Amino acid sequence: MSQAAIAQIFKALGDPVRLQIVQRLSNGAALCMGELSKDLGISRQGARKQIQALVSAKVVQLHPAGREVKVQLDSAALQQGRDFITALEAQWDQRLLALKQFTEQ
Amino acid sequence: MSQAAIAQIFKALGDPVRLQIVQRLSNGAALCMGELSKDLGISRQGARKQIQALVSAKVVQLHPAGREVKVQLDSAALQQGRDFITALEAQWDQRLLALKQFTEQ
DNA sequence: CAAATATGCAACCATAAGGTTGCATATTTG
DNA sequence: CAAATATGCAACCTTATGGTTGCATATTTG
Repeated sequence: MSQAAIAQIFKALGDPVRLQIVQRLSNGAALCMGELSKDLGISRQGARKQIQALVSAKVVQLHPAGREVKVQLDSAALQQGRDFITALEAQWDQRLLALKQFTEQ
Repeated sequence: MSQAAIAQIFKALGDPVRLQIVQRLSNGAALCMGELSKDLGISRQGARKQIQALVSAKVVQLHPAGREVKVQLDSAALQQGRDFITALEAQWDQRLLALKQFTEQ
């Protein structure tokens, strides 16, 4: 996984509106664009742009169905983000441990 | 933890330069601004602005020491980010399970 | 003390982001 | 078929972002 791709995932999650969209998707049943765009405090077209940002970061996938378009969460992106943080934390803990051992000598 | 604060953490991680800074910090010993600003492909002042973004998101803390300023990772922010993703994944898995049970009837 | 070092701050610039409005287009449905 | 519904696309505006340069300031060090 490239650094840039990871950054894109985090960037996609780095906005309150998009975060709410992702949360709704993880919560309930499959939602279409229209449903998803409601109650975000912005226009449908504004919401569309945010959803597109999630698509570009591959956090979400679009599935056309008739005149609707279903929006589906891609949990792989979430996992990649989580894995990256986990790796950082592991390095950090290791560093703290080494520091502790050093000072205890 | 407010939605906005979480979004800010992800936003801070959502840039290749900042991601690299965080990685360096999790890796090695405590670094000062100057060290941290090297080899990022941008000027010192440019790097400074990125570090400031990390400070604002509380991903990193500054500790002045003489004429230097040490930059330290705040692992709490990482954990908050990871926890948020973990919660999303849990909801998602639960939803998938419910769907599976529904189709199996 | 003077020179070197580490940093800070402000102005500036180009581009990206977040949002809007208006209009076009495909698909249902009565 | 006509009306309603769900969506797409483009232009536009304002503000944020990522970066630069130039200069000021504090701390070491010879």
